[in-house]
Amino acid sequence: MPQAVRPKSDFLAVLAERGFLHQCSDLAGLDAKAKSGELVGYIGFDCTAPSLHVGSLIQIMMLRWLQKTGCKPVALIGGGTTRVGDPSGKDESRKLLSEETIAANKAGIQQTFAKFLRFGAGKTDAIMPDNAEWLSGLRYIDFLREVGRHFSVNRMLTMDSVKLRLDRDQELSFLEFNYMCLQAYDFVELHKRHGVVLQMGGSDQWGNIITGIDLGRRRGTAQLYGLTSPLLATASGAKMGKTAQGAVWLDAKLLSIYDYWQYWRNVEDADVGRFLKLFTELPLAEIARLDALRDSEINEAKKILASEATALLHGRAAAEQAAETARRTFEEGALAETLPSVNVPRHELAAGIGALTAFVRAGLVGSTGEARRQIKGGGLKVNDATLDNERATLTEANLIEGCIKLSLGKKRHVLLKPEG
RNA sequence: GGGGGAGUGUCCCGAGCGGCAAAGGGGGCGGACUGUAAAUCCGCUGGCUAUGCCUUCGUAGGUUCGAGUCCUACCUCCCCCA
Repeated sequence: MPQAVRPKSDFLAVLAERGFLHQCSDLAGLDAKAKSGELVGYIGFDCTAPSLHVGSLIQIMMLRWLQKTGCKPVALIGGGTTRVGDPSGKDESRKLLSEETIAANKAGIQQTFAKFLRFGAGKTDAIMPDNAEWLSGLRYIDFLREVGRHFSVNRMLTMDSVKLRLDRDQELSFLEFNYMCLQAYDFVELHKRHGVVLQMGGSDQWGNIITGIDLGRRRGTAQLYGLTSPLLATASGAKMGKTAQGAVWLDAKLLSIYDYWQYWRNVEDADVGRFLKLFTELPLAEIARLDALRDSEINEAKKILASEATALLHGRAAAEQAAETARRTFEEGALAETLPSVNVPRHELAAGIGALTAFVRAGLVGSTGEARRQIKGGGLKVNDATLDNERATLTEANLIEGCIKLSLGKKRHVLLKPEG
């Protein structure tokens, strides 16, 4: 992106040097606004899942920096827009979610924001409105006359979110077609209610954001600004946030803190520097030093990345415990009692549990069939000994220090602990 | 409204003379090599109380010893004409 001079405001300076900036509707104008200390910016999050995942982390970090540089962040919960579904960047329509699901998802997502932002009533305290507040009560004809007349269908058809679907002959329902109108309306409404003048988002949100700025101009509100972050992919091109086990959730109930730490520990070499800048708050000089490490030395940088990123989400103590668990497990080959664990009733263990069943229970494999296959491939271990007999039974005799260590491959470990 | 085409292994794409648990990719998982990396090579990639049983090819029926494959109706989508 064009960037002749270094931004004068702390906010944009940080975003620029840490790699958050992709596009901006008016960099100079926004810079002046941020410099004045009156900047209120928002990012919208739909409640399509019970928790946010790593893919949203870059957005959350932008809000965090906004607050840290003296501005006011608004985390908009899309309780209303989730009922419509954003077609941006998606090949197919999403399944419609029920009201109950949306409400439950919303509750889960709200908890995550509390870890990154300071909420309250102060000038730079974060707030978390829900667009259902103003979208649910909209009346169709009124909305069309007051807002709809400002939208040009000609223009909407040229938006990537719409155009890509049409070009590929993929269905785009009228419901989804309206999404950008609602998002645009959100922007203007947030300006009215909370003085928001900036909307941020991933690069796939550019069209929706611009539409909002446009609507603001046509309706005579103050100048609005848009800013997007680059679409994040790993160095080898995969989308961030998905692994075979599923998404990398930010909620510890869905992904253990240890597994979260491991996710960052296992990033590709080529991503380390970029991720340190985006997902930690270490000084840039320190990051430059870490990024310069090569070969096996870069593992030190990965550990720091893992601990710093985990600390931001789950706290310093939990991050250090995850680091220690990993150190004992990988570097000493010792049994770390703090590995993720699954409980089994003591009487079941006394009677003997089939090894296949045990691995399924531990969640390491999806079925006994898969367990059998992994055994053939030498992928399962019990207490670090490769399991070669699918009829093996686990009993209390297998307990070491009160638990049984089950492993899939070299990296995934779960402790089976007797209870009761 | 008329004509033509398509829906395949619940991750995706895609072959499939009536004997099919169904070719081939991609992705993913495991093994080897490494540094808990990348690249490369190899194996696996429906379920189960497992030398057998059960469930899968848009839905519901039918023909057949046997149907993803043939017939009928229906659903969904795409293209052309009006």
